[in-house]
Amino acid sequence: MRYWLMKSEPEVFSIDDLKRKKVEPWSGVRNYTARNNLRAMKKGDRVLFYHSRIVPPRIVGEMEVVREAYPDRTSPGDDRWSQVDVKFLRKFPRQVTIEDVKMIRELSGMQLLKFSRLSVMPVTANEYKTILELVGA
DNA sequence: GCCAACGTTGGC
DNA sequence: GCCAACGTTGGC
Repeated sequence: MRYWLMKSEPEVFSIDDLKRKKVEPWSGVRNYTARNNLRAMKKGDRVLFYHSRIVPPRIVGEMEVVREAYPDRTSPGDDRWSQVDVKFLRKFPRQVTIEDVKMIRELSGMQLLKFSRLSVMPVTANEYKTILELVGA
């Protein structure tokens, strides 16, 4: 199983929206690196849900890939993009802010800090485990 | 809301 | 294929 992190602006789509909908296509990714990451996802992979463009930006919960990459047709006539379906798993009892990520040794190598504009990225098993421990999940 | 960073587009 | 212009993302 692999681990990932995906960003969304909560004003556009939040963890509570996903909780309500239970399963949702993760569409609208228009960056090749992010798309390639979507395409590498397998059913059962775990994904951290990150709220961006809020203060402070933070990891708020966890979801699971339930359908592997298939075409994203939200831009008509543009065949290049992919989406996956994700299922709500849980909202974390504690949230992990970007400041936490910077401060905690085990997390300071996360791609989140290195590639700030990437919206879909891999997370190592150790980083994922560390985050679960932090949130008490 | 600002703006730096950076990915993408398109003229040449 | 280069690179300037442009558009978008996301931390602050």
